[in-house]
Amino acid sequence: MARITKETKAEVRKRLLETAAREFADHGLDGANVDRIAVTAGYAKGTIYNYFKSKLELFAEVLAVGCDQAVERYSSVPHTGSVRDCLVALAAADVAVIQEEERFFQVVVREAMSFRAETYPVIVEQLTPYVAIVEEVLARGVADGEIRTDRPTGQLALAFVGVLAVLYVQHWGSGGAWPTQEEIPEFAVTLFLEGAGARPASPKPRRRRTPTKEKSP
Amino acid sequence: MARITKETKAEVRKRLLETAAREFADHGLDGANVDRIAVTAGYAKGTIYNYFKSKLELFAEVLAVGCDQAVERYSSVPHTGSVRDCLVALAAADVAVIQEEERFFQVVVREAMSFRAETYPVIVEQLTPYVAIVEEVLARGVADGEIRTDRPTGQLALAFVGVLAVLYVQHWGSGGAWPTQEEIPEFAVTLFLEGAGARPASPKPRRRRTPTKEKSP
Amino acid sequence: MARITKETKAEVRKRLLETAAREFADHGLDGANVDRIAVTAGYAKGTIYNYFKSKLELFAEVLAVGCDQAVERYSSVPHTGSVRDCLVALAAADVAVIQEEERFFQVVVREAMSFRAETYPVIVEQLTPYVAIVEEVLARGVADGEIRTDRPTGQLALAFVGVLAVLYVQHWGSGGAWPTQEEIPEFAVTLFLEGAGARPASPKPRRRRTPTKEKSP
Amino acid sequence: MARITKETKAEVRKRLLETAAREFADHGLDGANVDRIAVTAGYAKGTIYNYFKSKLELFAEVLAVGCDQAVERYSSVPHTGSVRDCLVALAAADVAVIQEEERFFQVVVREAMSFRAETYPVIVEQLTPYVAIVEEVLARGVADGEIRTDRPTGQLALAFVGVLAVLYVQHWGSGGAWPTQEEIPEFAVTLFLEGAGARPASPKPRRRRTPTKEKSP
DNA sequence: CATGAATGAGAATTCATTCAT
DNA sequence: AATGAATGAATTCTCATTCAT
Repeated sequence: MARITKETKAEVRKRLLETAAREFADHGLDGANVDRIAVTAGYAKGTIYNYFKSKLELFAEVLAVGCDQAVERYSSVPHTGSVRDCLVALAAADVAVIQEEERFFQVVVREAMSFRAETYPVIVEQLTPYVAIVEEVLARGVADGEIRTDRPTGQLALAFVGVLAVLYVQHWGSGGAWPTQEEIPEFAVTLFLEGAGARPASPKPRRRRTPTKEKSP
Repeated sequence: MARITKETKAEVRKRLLETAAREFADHGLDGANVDRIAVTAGYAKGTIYNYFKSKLELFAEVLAVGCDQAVERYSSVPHTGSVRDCLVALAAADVAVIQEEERFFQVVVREAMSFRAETYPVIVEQLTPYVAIVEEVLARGVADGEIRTDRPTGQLALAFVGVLAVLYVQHWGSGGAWPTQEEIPEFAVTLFLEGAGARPASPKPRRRRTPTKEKSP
Repeated sequence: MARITKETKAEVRKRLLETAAREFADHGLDGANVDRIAVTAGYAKGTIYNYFKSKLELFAEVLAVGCDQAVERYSSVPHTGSVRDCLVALAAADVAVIQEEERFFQVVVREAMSFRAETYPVIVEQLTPYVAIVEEVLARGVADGEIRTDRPTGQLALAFVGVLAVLYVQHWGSGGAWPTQEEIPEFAVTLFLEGAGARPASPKPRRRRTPTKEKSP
Repeated sequence: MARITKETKAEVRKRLLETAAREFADHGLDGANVDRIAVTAGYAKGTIYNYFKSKLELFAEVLAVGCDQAVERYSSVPHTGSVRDCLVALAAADVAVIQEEERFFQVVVREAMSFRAETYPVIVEQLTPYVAIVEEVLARGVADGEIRTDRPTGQLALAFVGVLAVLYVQHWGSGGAWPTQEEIPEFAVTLFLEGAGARPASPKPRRRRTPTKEKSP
């Protein structure tokens, strides 16, 4: 078995990571069963330890892979157009990524909330790039007068990610009933930008105004 | 003898619940140790099983108690004044409750995100009263023209609770740095009602309009 | 099962210790199997952990029990008569103790030689009482002129214990052929006191001087 | 090609044995890790199994090599002079050998004491040459009247080796404090030849009598 | 020969739960 | 009701050994 190496090994690793992602998604970090991962992936118990030092490291790797994919997607989102459009595009990219590995991201969110010394820093580290991209967009929005200026963009970026997360949670928690995955980007951005308050009299209360128009108050 | 026994029994139960709350808070649902709970409460391991059928039931009971307290607080919040004021008051009550048993509520949030067949329904059931109260307030807001009408109040209520949750998570995750507990109610309501978007030109864009004024569009 | 306690528990503990002694004797510290100990003793795997925190602690307890017995025997040896007689008596007590739990003491010797940070101190601590008793006897011998004075009694005591150990090892290693257990005390003392050298011409160079005689120089 | 391969093979073997010696010395037979040996030696795990059938066989080979070296040293010790001088020389050679591979010999001693069916015979076999040389010297001593005749030289030879071993053990166990390596040969021989007893009045009780002198009883 | 991935039998330990007293 | 000893399933991780390449 020795000399095929490299490609094969990478494949096995990938398969283990995928299986692990599913296992973590289904059972959480603690509940995941290392043996089950190996066997499900079609290998023997011990094999997993040829690839990952421990369950926690495996989890971290799974997380890293997921986040890398997400960042890639995020980065390919066009940063032009109005802030609203950008945010919707980012949220849509987010939804697309998460849709692919829904259960896995449930675990990410869940573990993020555990605030455990072992996992929290890992997760935060992996999430940083997202927030940075969002913040960038918001900063542009501030310059354009589309974003309120009485709060630091860093806080607002976190808030946006948080709103997205909340909607996912409600999506998951409702068994997908509401909000549906398709609704999430629009609703998140609307909620984030406009809030739930009734708009004071204005011609087109919600929805898309062209960027140019917006610029001139 | 009967009555004394009855009272004693209630007391033991209460003590067990309190100790269990702390244990769950410190170690999570899975990590909690039944033996430790019993011993810390001053009883033997077996005693717990005279009061609760299983660890999960114990958790559910603990949760129920916590939620009852919260509902009580919520209910005592005056429902008069502007919707904004009501929401701030509710959020403040929330903060107050959570502050008392912060660690425990972290666990609740975490477990809520697990979406486990065993725990999720339990938690949702316990949270329902909150959401109902929020929805009630929002419904009044709709009637008063303070709340947007293009979304069902049920959804908005969930969104509000979600925004609150997000801010808690960020509060916990940042080690209390931002937002601080004091900031949470105001910030949550502002974000919820107004969003992050720059307000289109309007006389008093944010804050505090009297209900009467708002009624006339 | 609860209230019988005390006596029963002590009995169970004793049974576990005995079984463990045999297991350690048969397989050494590393080779010993905790499960096997429990099952052999007639209990389930987990039971052992109700009595001992870990395998190592179990080992230490077994050792302690063995050493206590030995010290008891030692202490009951009469400290009167010539040093030679005392040493023979001590060695004979030693043989008697070790005979009872031969295999276990083999393990003690073996583990002592591992010089492992976890085990060595434990063993040394348990062996100290023996050496102290031997040293006491030798100190008396020095006073009586029976023991050479150019070496500290502490060193000589260790040497005596060592010689005994060597003879055991040879006894065990030879499958009991030589020296036999009966021979060990005499041979050890002879070797220890006189060495292997031919005695320089002297009336009755070795053996058996009456204490009274010796006292008068 | 054949010859080169042959030499190479011998070299690889040697390297593996050396690395293994260190590993066994550091971790004992059970604790030694085959993988670590291979990798440290610069080979892959499987390679070891091209040279040795099993970990145990590897251990036996390592042991054999160590003993061969020792025997070589022993054999080069001059067998002339008084028995005492010879023994001191042998013991010194022993110390020198052991000093080089201290940890390894600790393992030999330790495993010798395990009396395991798999290892004990191997070790005894390897030690035989030493004992034979010692016995030879003692036999000469008997002829010269330097050694007591009431014990078979075989037993005395074993006793001598044993005394040496004991002193090593005490040396190791004391962290080198006492006896120091330099002291061991003299002390071992003194203890072995004279014992701990006070010498009955005699001109030069211990130390260094010229061989000629001794010959005349 | 060398390689090193795969294997899978163990091993120690934890802990919720049961139940006799 | 309280107890706490007994249970045994479950889990993570180790590592000697095999064998296809």
